[in-house]
Amino acid sequence: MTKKKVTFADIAAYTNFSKTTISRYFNDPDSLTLENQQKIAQALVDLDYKENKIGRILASGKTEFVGILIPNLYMHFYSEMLNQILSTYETYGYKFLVFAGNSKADVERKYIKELLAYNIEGMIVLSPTIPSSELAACGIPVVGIEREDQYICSVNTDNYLGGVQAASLLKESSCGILIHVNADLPDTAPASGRIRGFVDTCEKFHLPYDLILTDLGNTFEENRAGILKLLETLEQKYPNEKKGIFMPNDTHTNVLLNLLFQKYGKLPESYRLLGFDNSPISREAVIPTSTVGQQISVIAGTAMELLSSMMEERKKRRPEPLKEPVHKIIPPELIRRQTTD
Amino acid sequence: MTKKKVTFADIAAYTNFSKTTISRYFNDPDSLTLENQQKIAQALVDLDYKENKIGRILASGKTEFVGILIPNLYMHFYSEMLNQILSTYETYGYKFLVFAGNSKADVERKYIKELLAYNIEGMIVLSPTIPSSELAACGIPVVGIEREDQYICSVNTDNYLGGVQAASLLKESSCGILIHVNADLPDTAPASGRIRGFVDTCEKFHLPYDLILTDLGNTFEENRAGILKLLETLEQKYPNEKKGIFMPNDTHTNVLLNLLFQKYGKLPESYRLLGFDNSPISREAVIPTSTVGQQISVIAGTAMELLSSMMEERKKRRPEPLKEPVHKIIPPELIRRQTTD
DNA sequence: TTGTAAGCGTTATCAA
DNA sequence: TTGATAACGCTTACAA
Repeated sequence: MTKKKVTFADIAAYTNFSKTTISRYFNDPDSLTLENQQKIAQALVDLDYKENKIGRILASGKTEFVGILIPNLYMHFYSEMLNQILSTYETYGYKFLVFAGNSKADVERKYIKELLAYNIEGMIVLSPTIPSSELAACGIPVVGIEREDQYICSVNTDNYLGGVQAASLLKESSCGILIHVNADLPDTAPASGRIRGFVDTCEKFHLPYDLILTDLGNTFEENRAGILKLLETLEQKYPNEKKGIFMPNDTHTNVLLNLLFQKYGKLPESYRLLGFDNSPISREAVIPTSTVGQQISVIAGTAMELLSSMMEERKKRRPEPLKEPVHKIIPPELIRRQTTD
Repeated sequence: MTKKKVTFADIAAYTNFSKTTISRYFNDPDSLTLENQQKIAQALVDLDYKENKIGRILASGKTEFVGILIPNLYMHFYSEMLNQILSTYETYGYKFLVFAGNSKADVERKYIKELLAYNIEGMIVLSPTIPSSELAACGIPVVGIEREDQYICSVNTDNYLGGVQAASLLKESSCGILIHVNADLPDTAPASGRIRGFVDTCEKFHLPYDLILTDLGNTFEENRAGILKLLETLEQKYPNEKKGIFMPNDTHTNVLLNLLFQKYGKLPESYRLLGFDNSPISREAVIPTSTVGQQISVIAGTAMELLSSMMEERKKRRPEPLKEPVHKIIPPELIRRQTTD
């Protein structure tokens, strides 16, 4: 039934080599004669040997584990990011231990402790909960994505440029008033750069603008209610202007678009809409919506490249860790569809 | 800099206990005197001990790892399922090693091999690629979700009931012709039950129906083109009937809805639509769409409950493995929104 | 209640 | 090119 597992000792006995030689067969085969390589290869088949990495980890200290801390998977940005991170296995060979954080600091601390207990070699953190100072103190390489990153390496979208692109496109669409809706983000949040880029561009070109920093709620229903109220406000405030609205993300943009459709049966000429993320909803909306797209696969690839280089450096005899955290910036991609000109 | 890690040996030396006693402090603290527990607790703080589970795994053989093989994360069903599976960590304590399969059999076999090399205790497989006979031969508990499951335990939505519910709702909406669009699924795919449930119900009530088994393509553009063609066909074939269309999923339902909106500016009375999954797009569509919802969190919870019981059974001195694979069925939830009466 | 000693399956260090 | 032996950090009999 539960036949014992075959180990190096069994192979050694079977082939009359030592365990060391068997180990070498796996780690540096060319140091064996071709003949002996074949002998061992045959023994592996005969005995049906199955690799066991736990012993190797214990002896070598290399787990090839990377921990991932992600807020949730129901937001497309996160699930697609995880998708892209996981797919780097083909390139780097690191395995991923994934925790979907629930945004409570003490729970996430417990997750991190658990990850460290498994000797993960590095960590990718998308969750904003734990301050980067604390993450940096874990003693392993950490890369943050779209979160506060003062004391850790990070990869972020060039949010400032995103704001610039948004304002520029709405300007091109000859809107009379440019409106940016967003949450009132702290300056440390990368996404706050969008607000600055948008405002700076409006001021540079002397475009009338309105910055609406408000919390649109956490559930779909709250979002809808908040955006409906927002729409009413805008109609009152700017009855005759062509309104160019840069929403905080594609989901919110879609809600607004649907409200306009319900009211007018179409997107009126007096409204131009622009979202953020290039998530599927922007394509699947009743009218495909323009959006400032995050290059998720580039971000994920860059994050793993950065993390991998740090992890490899650490394995060297005389590692030279980075003096300062590295922050990589990935440009967004402006995607023009049917809600702008 | 890289100060050596503190081990049981260090704590033992520091406290003048043996390593065994330290081990016992963690695994069976009550077997120590309260005084000695406190001594050790203090030493842990003094030395800043960090748990290392690799040694424990090697010695005990228990990794508390569960492997997950999932086709992708861009489909909401999968990402939400992963989300729900990950969240069972709080209940069962198992850690998850996740591979997003790319649907190539040899690549997925490599993933499985890698997972087994880490001594995972069990596996949850959502990917349809590897036949269940092969999965069953891995020698560890396996639970499949919405895939062929002849030789492994599984948890699936009651697809047959879903088909029944769909036909019944379209009947209630007094449609003249009931149409079900789906891929031409093999009988072994759980989703094929929907087709049978739909057809059986139509025949039971002598409702005119049309079963359209066709491949709508793999990209959004292909989907759109396929559904546009489908729509033209239906308009020709049933110009005067009220058409009740049960689509294979919410994404496709949304595409159809948008095409109708573009043509008629609204959902005409002569069309009733019904999707499958209850994914976010069904709520976020220009008109919230009715759908047969899968209870993802229930499925995930049931799968882990089943897997956990099998894994625990295996750790017993005299394990009694299941004689036959267990197949759990989770009822779908009919969600009536604005695209049906 | 505590300790001794032998593993668990590899890799690393020497030595041959 | 190969082997003997000692780690790696913990658990688990068995003894005391």
